[in-house]
Parts: sequence; structure tokens; C-alpha cells
Amino acid sequence: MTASRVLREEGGYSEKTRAKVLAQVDALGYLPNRLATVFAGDQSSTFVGVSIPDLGNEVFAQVLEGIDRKLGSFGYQSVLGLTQHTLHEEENWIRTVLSWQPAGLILTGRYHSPRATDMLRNSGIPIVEIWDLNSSPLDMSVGINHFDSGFDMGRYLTSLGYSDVGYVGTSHDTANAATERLNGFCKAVEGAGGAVVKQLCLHDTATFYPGFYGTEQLLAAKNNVECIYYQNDAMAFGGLQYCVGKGLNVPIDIGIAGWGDLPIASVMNRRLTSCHVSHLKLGQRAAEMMMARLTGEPVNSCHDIGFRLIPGSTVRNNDS
Amino acid sequence: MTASRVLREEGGYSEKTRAKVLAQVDALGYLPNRLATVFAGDQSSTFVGVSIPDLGNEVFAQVLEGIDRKLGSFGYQSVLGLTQHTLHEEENWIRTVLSWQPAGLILTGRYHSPRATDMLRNSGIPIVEIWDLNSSPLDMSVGINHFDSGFDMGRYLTSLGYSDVGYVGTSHDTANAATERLNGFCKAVEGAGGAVVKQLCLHDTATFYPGFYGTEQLLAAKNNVECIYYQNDAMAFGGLQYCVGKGLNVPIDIGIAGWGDLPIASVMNRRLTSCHVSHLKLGQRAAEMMMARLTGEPVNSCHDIGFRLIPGSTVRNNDS
DNA sequence: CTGTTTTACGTTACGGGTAACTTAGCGCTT
DNA sequence: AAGCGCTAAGTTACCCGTAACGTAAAACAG
Repeated sequence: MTASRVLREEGGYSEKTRAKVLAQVDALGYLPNRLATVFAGDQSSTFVGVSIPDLGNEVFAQVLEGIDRKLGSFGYQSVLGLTQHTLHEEENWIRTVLSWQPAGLILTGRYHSPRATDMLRNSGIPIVEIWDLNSSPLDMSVGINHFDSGFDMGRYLTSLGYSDVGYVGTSHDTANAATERLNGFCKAVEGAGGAVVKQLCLHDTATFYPGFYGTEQLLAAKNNVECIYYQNDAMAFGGLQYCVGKGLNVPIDIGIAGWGDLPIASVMNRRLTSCHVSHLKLGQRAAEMMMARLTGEPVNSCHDIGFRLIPGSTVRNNDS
Repeated sequence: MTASRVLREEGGYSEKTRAKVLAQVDALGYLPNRLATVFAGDQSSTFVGVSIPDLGNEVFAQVLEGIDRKLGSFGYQSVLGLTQHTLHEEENWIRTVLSWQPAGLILTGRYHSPRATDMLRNSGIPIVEIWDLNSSPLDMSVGINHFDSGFDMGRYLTSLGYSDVGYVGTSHDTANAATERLNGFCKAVEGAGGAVVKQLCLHDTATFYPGFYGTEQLLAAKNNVECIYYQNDAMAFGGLQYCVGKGLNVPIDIGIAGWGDLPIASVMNRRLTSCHVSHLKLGQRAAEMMMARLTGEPVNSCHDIGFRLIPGSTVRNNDS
């Protein structure tokens, strides 16, 4: 007991005793078992469960980096879960991670399985849903409105005179942020009298190569497409390479637009038309909201991190 | 007690009782507290601490993805620690994570602070050191020999006739894998009678922009450099853009070589000269070794994952 | 020097799950 | 009907850190 007091610097011990305790700690290489403290219910753990779809997508890696750095600065640790964009994986992960009595959870996406939702509600711990902004979150939400983001791109492209446009992305079992961008995009394009031809690559990840062959398939099916909107920048780069390889002049013959504004976009001599979101900041903000709730500070339950359309030079410009 | 037996499917209960227990579990939304089990020492936790320098570097994100997916398939979770390439951060993180009684640890790098090494030795849990292969690991090691990787690139470049070469990287307080690549590279180049001019960007991360301005500084100081080796591909892309922007013809006027073979390299119409390592596989292998040790299977303590030099087209080729 | 307060340290109990042991209850045998 | 074996279920103790409480000794006041 005295040792416990010394280690927690709680007071109530003499300097002599303190020295003796610390000497023994050093001699034995003693490390306190934090499990016991949390288990006894004296305090909550310093775990925060963080579910992320995958890390192959650079944007999620940035989000995670933002989360873990910020949590770390408060002495908290991330318990990672790569849920591969499936609600089933997420549910299993939630069940497991809740059994470890985490201080809170940060989840990517607003859609959860019914059972997962039950568990989350019953858990009584702070929960931050990130990525797509959720006006009625389980607890807290931070992200952007993906529908609006897609809508803005659709409006931008139609304002440049594009009318027959294509979309290349991957297919998903459940609705997600990319689906919402597509919905917003279609609404804007169709509202302006245009039409969107969709090409969804089945059973594939939203990376460079599917962007390449998805473009090939799209153009084979419909060769009057003037401009293509991609699920993300990686796919857009793939499409760009396909078009350039086929001798098409971008943006004269065909326009290319992505989403996410990857840092590597600056490698290119011309800027990819895209949509910028500060992914690192999104992660940091999620962790800050979590910490605010844990320390009892007031927090707004919704935080729109905002996005910025990058006009770029892979679509026509207004004067052309 | 009976409920505990039912939930663990241990036997020793009637079907009727089982049904009653499960009904109550469902009604109450009961989730077992795994902390109690681990705390009581009946079994080890399913946490594995994973320290990674940062996730901004795509290669580490891939390693982590490999680790977490594989651990997840065994029902284990990663507790993340972003140690920012500093031994001090790593030591603090190790202390914290050990107090959570993890099943094992996966650490990036072979260098640890003396106190960290003590704690690791005393912990008695499996430890996998990844990234640079360590012939005398604390416990297990998986990675590549970075010295050899740098050496091979040096030999390759000198075999193409390059003699005045440059290196652009970041500076580090402590030796790390990049330092070893540089050492190997210098040894090969100097062994072949050439010389290496180094440009280390201080206090910066090994990303695109430092590659850009590091190249500018290097060429300003020494303009007869025929070829530049970069700490990684991101920096090499930055250098490439600087050179192209200055009107230099790559590879006629200057050669560019990176390390890591980023997937995005295929965006370019010509392949970056680099060194390929299967980062995902490295992570998976680390997790497999961890699991093998935890389940008592025999494991070799060292595993060389290997690398492959990518000749690419950003350096002269042999016939030129 | 007595009575009161303060300081330093010790003791007990608790948290939730489970190993190890005990008890109750049932069916079967002879 | 007594005895045995088996199954189902209950009881006790433990893991380790700490809140709450207890106690002895020192410090202080009057």
C-alpha cells in the first residue's frame, strides 16, 4: 500500500520510505499492472479503439496518424482494427475491443450493424464517428459531407461545359462515403441536364490499377465520355495513365478528376483536379473530441472539417 | 460460475441451463470483461504492441497493414505506438504498453534505449524486431539487410559508369536503417573509386518536399553530380520534379534512384530506379512469427525477407 | 504532562472471471 | 433400499492495485 502511494506520488509517506520503495522498484524492474487498476474500476483505461477500413489507402493512414499522435500526447493508446469496409468485421471487432474496457472508440463511417449499434449504445463510453459527417451521431461525429463534395465536383464539371461524364469506382456491399459522393455527383450532373455513366470495379480495392482498367472498360462501353470522375486520386492516376498511354490528350480529349488530393499529386507537372480534405487534422480533431469528452469538457457533437475543391489542370478550364 | 462455463463452452451444464444463461446474456447485453481473465493470470491477453515510426511514410503503413490483418485473423489486436523515430518516445511507449500485459511486442528497428532493452528482456514476452534484420535479436527479427541494399545500389550505379554521385536524405539523432543503406552505398561507390556527396535535410521528414529542396541544395553546392541516390522514393520523386523543372534531362543529364518502390511509382510513364521490398509481407511475417511463438510452434529467430533492385529508367542503362 | 491533531504506515475489502474443490441430485446396480 | 458413479451446480480463493478505514507514533497546543 505504501509502495502504491509512493508510485502514485499521492503523499502520506516519508522521504526515507520513498527512497526505499524506489530502490526496490529499480532493483526488481517492477512495472505496475495497469490491468488491475482498470479492472478494479478505480479509473478508466487509456485505450481508445480505432477502426479504420484499410491502410493501403493513404488518406486513412493519415487519419490514423492524426488520431494516434494526438491520443499519444494525452497518454492514450490506439487499439487498431482494420475492418476492411465490412460491417460484419466491424461488429466482431467492436465486440472484442469493448471486452477490453476501452476509454472510448473512434469508428470510421456512420453505418454499423444493428447489433454493433446496440453494443455501442450500451457501452456508455464516448464514441466518435469519423469520415462522413453524421448529423445524428451515436455520440460525436467529425468529417465532411461527402454528398456535397461529390455535388460540388459535379457542378464544377458541368460549369465547364462537360455533359457526358463517367464515374469509375469500386463496388461496395453497403453504402459508404464514396457512394454518397457518387450520389451527390450524379445529382449535380443530372440536374444540369448531363448524364453519368458508371463503371464499378467489382471485388477490388480503390487503388491505381482498378482505376486503369476501369477506365479501359468504361471507354470501351461508351466512347463519347468527355470527363471521368474517380472514387479517389489513386484510381484517377490509374485512369490518367491509361488515357495518356492511349494517346489521349488530357484535358483536351478527356478530363480527369479524383478525390482526396494525395500528397504525391504534387509529383506531377500538372495538378490533378481533386478535392482536398485535411485528413491529418480530421484524425487530430477526432482524438481531441474524444479527450474533451473524457475530461468532461463540453464538446459539440458534430464537427464539419470542410473540404476544398482543387480545380487542377486535368480538366478543361473556364476559358477553353 | 455456471454462466462462465456456458460462455466458454466448457461443458458441465444442462442444455436447459445453457439456454437460460444465453437468454440472460442476450437480455442484458452482457459482454464479458476480458480484463478480469487476463488479470487473474488465467490466460495472456490478445494485445500485441506494435511500434511504428510514422504512417506518413507509405511503407510503414503497409507494414502495419500486414501486421494487423494477420494478427486480426488470429483474434489478436494491435496496440499502436508511433514513436517518431526516437528512442526516447519508444522507451516511454514500451513502459506504458508493457503495463497492459500484452501478449507480445513488434518493434520497428533494432536500436533501443538501454532501459527499454532491460524492460524488454525482463518482460518475458515474445518480441519481434522488424525492418532491419538483426542477427542477434532480443528474441526474433524479420526484415532486410539495409547495408546490403544500399551497397547493391552503389554497385549498380557504379557499374553503369557513375562516379560522382550524391545522396539526399534526412538526418537522424540515432543510427537507423536509412543510415545503414547510406553506409552500404558509400562503401560500394568508394570501393569502385567514386565519391559520394551527402546532403542531409535537418529536422525534416523523408517526404517529397525535402527531396525537392535537398536536391536544389546539393546541386548548388556540387554541380558535377551525375546521379543522386535518395533515402526513399518519396524524396526521389521530389528530386525528380526539381530536376525536370530545371530543364535537366533524366537520365541523360542526371540519374535518380530511390528506395522502397512505392506503388504510386507506376503512375509515372517511366519506372523509378529503386529497391523493392514486400512491406506487406514483412508485416505479415512478423505477425506470423509472433503467433508461432505464442502457440509454442518452433520459429527461426531471424528471417530475411529479401529485396530486389529495380533497374528502372531514371538512371542510364548499360548500353548508353 | 495531558489531550488533540497530524503524519506515516498497515489492514481489509473489492472488482470479475475462473481453477480447484465441494455438494446436491439423479440414475443405475445389486 | 442402500450404495455407487456420474453430472450439474455451487463455493472458495486468487489475481493486483487502491479506496476506505484503522492504528501507532510523532508533533503540537495548552
